[in-house]
Amino acid sequence: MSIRDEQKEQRRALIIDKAIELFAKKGYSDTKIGDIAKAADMSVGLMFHYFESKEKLFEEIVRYGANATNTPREMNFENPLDYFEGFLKVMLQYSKEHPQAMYLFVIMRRIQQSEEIPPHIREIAAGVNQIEQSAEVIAAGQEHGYFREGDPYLLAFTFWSSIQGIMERLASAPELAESGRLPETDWIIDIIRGGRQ
Amino acid sequence: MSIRDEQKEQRRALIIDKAIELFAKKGYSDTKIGDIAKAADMSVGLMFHYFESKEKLFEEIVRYGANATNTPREMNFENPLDYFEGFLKVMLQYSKEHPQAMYLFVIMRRIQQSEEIPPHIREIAAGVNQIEQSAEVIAAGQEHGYFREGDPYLLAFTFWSSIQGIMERLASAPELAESGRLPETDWIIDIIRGGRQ
DNA sequence: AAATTCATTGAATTTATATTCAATATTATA
DNA sequence: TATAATATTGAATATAAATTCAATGAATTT
Repeated sequence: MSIRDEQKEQRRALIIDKAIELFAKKGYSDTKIGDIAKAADMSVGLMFHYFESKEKLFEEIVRYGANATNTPREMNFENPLDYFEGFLKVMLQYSKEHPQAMYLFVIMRRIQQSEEIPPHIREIAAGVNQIEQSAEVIAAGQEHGYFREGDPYLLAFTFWSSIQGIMERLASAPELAESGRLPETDWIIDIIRGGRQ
Repeated sequence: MSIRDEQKEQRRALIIDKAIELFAKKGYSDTKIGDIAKAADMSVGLMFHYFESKEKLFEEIVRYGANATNTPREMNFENPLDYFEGFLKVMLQYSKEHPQAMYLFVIMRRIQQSEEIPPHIREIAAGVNQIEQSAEVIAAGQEHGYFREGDPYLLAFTFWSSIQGIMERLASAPELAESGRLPETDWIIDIIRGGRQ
């Protein structure tokens, strides 16, 4: 690959990197193309050399996020709680060292709620519907006493909404995550597990 | 009060009512003055007869919310968990019958995170800092075993962030709340209580 | 090294939205 | 009822942000 092509790749990657952070912190509408340009240290015009539009840039991020966030189809844990615990551990750990993962998570989950996002972008993210999937896992696991009693869908809803709230907060208050002061996974798992019996 | 003055009050109240819902559902920037006008069934121009600007309208809502959300200074519960439980019960109950309270809560909590909100508005909401306050309550209560072990600030942070996540979700998916399918307070309380021992 | 292609910028242009305004209708007061 | 004050609208204007563009500099190819 020529020097130019490498440069181009790097430049695009830089833009995407900065954009992910900004979109996560400020939301789609409040992130101005100029903000991203400034963060990536280039002129606004140049942004449009690399990306056709703000929307296309966002779409690319969502596409990327849809892969990254992808939940494994197969979940063969003896204890299904491990799935949730694993996810939480990774997410919290990453929020410290690789905030990108956290930012992506926030972006991906927000899309599903926001009516402002163009539908075709919403669809890209649609596969990542943790609530539906988790509800099934919970329903199955309840029979073996792994989860507390209660409407599985509501439990999943509560669990994921909580995590979203926490991650959004961490994303916009990075000093907490950076200092390593992070919630314990247990605290959050207890939402669906119920206290240790 | 003259008919006109009453009308004016009602009209303003209607605008505020619709605006609260929209601001909560879509956020400040994504809520266009035209959206509010349509919801309140009036022309855009008329909005400016009642409110000087979008920002002033928002400011009034925040002022109102700062009162409504006001946490009582005095909290004399034998069991400090009751404070959190009470709050949750009310909030969840209200989300069904008086979504306005839920919308306000969402708006108020969002302000503190969003850098787009003009500082002078942020200050109006600054008093409502549940995390700091709750951290103290938790710290004190831990000594009597009411709360689980752990950094009180982080526990408060986790608790309130979770609730925010849940409320944001409920606000944008009102069908859940309306159908009365709501999370149990216990599930959320367990974040700070730890499972029933 | 000349010609070509790509990167970059800053200044137009376009577009979306907030805000103002002149005109008209409605209600209140004399 | 006539006059004044307020409510309302739709059309202008202002503003902010996205997007395009012409010009210039840098790298690549011949």
